[in-house]
Order: sequence, then structure tokens, then C-alpha cells
Amino acid sequence: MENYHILFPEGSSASPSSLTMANHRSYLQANDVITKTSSEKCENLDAKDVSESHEVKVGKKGNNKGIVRKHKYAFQTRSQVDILDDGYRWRKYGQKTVKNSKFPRSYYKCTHKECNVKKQVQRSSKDDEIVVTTYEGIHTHPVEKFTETFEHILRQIQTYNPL
DNA sequence: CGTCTTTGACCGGCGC
DNA sequence: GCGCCGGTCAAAGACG
Repeated sequence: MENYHILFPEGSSASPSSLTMANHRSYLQANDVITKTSSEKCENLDAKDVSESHEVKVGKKGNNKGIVRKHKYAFQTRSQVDILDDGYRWRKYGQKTVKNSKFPRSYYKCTHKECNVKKQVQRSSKDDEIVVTTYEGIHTHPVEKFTETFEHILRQIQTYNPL
């Protein structure tokens, strides 16, 4: 059993405030409230390691207006392995080397039919024990399997919640 | 066989 | 435009 530790930026107050123990297992199906706080959290992560591509894209080239905030959520874990089993099945569809980082970034997509959730996994170049995982999208289906490890991480998120 | 990785090609946005 | 950079595609291969 791997030992994961979720890392929060110093003095950060950004945490999914509406995350409850009832829904934490399927938090990626959360609503807009979580989405917004997740966006802030994404920005509050170490700006050096969570680069531009990890920032939440605001604004779409729609007809007139239409500010679209993407459902994006990132957190860091300290672990020896890159991928942690979060209960969903993922298909790797790409891997790229990123500038100013000695470690590549991996791209995954949820394998469930017509579920468009993606995630990126990237090891920090500063501290090679830290893994940055970024989720994007909302699952259109329930989690497929229960994993104790991910439960533990989500429980830490819940515990961290200052509100 | 079905499923998932690997890996170079491809493509679009952006800055110069 | 052009080239860099990050994200995605897809063909081929690994593996049960």
C-alpha cells in the first residue's frame, strides 16, 4: 500500500467547501460550487510547477459572450509512483516533455463511453517526489471501484477545509 | 482477441 | 508568416 500525502500551499484557503463525506467518492461529479473553488485552488498551487497549461482557462471564443470556466481541479501528492488508483479507468493517450521540467507529462482519458473526463499527471521538477495530478471534466457515470488510497486523499481534502 | 501503451505526427494558439 | 510549445491522434505493438 502506497503512502500518499496531499500537499497544500502555505496559507491557502482554497478548498472545495461543499465537499461532503457523502459525495466525496464521486467528487468529480460535483456541481459548479466545487468547480469554482477548484479553479481557485488550481491557481493557488505552486505557480512554478503548475504551469500555464494547468491554469483554468476562462473565456471561450463563442458568438458574443460566454465565459466558460472549465471544470479543472489539481492537487499534489508526495509519492513514489506517478499514477494513483482513483477508482476510474484511464486510457493514456499522450506523453509530452514540458519545458523547464525534467519529467514528462502524461495525458489520460476516462475510458467510459462518452465520458469526457481527462487528467494530466506530472512529476515536479523541483522536488521529484511530488506528483501533480490535474483533473478536467465531470464524470457522467459513477466510480467503478472503491480504492482505500484515494479515500484517504479525499479525506485529507475534507479535513483541510477551513470552513 | 480485447484492452491499454508507446510514440512520432499533426494541429492550433500565441508571441515575435 | 514562422517557429515554438502544449495537447491530441492514431498506427503499431505489448500483454493478459
